Amino acid sequence: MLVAVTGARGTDVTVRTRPRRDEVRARVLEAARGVFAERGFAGASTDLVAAAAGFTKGAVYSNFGSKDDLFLALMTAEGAARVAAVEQALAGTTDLPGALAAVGAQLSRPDPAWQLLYLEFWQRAVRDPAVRTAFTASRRELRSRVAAAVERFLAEHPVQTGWDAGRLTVVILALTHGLALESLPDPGAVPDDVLPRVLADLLDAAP
Amino acid sequence: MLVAVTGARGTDVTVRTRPRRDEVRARVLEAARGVFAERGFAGASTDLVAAAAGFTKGAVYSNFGSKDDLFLALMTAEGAARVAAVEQALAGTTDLPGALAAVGAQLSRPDPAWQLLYLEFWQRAVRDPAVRTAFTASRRELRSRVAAAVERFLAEHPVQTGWDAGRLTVVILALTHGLALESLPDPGAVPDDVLPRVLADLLDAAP
DNA sequence: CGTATCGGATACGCACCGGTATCGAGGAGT
DNA sequence: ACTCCTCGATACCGGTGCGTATCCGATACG
Repeated sequence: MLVAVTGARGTDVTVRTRPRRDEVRARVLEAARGVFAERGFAGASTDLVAAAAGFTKGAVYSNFGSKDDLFLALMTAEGAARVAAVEQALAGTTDLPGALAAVGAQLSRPDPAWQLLYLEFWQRAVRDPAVRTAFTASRRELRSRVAAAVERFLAEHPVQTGWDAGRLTVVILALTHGLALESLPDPGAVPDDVLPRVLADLLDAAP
Repeated sequence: MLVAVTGARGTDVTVRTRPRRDEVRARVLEAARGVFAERGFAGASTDLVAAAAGFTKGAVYSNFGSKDDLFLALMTAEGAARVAAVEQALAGTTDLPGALAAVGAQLSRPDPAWQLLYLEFWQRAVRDPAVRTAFTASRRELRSRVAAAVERFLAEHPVQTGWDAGRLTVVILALTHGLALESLPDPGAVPDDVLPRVLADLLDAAP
């Protein structure tokens, strides 16, 4: 935070004692991610979020209109990140079961904190109509993207299955979440071959 | 709340102006159920719970040591109620798919408020070790009871399936929760033939 | 009928939180 | 170099929440 270096000339490298605005916003969002996940929305204070980001409340209210605003911004950011992650996971696979498993892994594995966060989003979506619209919109986009990819797979590599892309997507999404919910507070409750076996059964079954 | 009737004699029927202690406790628990589901643990106040039960905070703290105590008591009570409900649903069916569907329906359909409550339990279980032990214990009991019933079904009515009772139980539990999570904030996101079709596929598939 | 006890009501202390008004340091433009 | 303006820091306010000390009416008992 100290030391100013006068660049050689022209548009030099200005070392700023004060972080750029975008950077402050990003750091606050990142901190909010952790604090909301750890304490829940009501249990987290803006003071705590600010402190975790290395600022004070003033910085938060300078970048976000309210606590709800901050929450909403965090939710949309996380939603976009999720969509991107899933999209990338899908790009790396060529077979349908692999793709579904990749989606599942991407949605549940990477980060326990994210499960907490997601449920926080979910709860507020159920309780608050304003949050709900944003939540369902992001959720629908995720579903439709995955469904489109599944559709492609089904067209390219015909599998013996009575499932359409939409339903298959819903099942994999729901199952992934459900399994994560079961295993997170009680690791070992879910044998790790469950998900692939269900997928195998779904894709081999006749209509 | 009024009128005292002196019974005929001996151990008579004493009509009390003040509700019995057990009744107060039950009413507070019932009120806590609704308030916690509606507002979340942190968002619910003991004053609000007490008011919803028709009492004041004094009654709550006279029957429960703390807000956490109240929450724990509610969680164990709800857990027991769930186990009982599932057990009863299982008793009414004779075929395996029907049994699994009954369990699923029992866990997801009856009461949206319960989904909120359950996730509240879950979150606190992940965050608080003390809550976690109680939560996982109750959860394991539910799983083992369902698994035992499934085991019975598998023995009595042999089905063509590569699934054992334990895994099948985990799948049905997880899928049920996951589907409820998907559909509650966005009704219509889940076609209602999804659950039975998955079950059909699981029970027809060969190992 | 008198008395001890139980238990919910009331009032309060203390802490915390969301949001705002204000301040002042540091960057940008001239 | 001087000035304006941006934006995070600080101090503060109103409101609320948990937990507790105390009160008092009702109940049980002798």
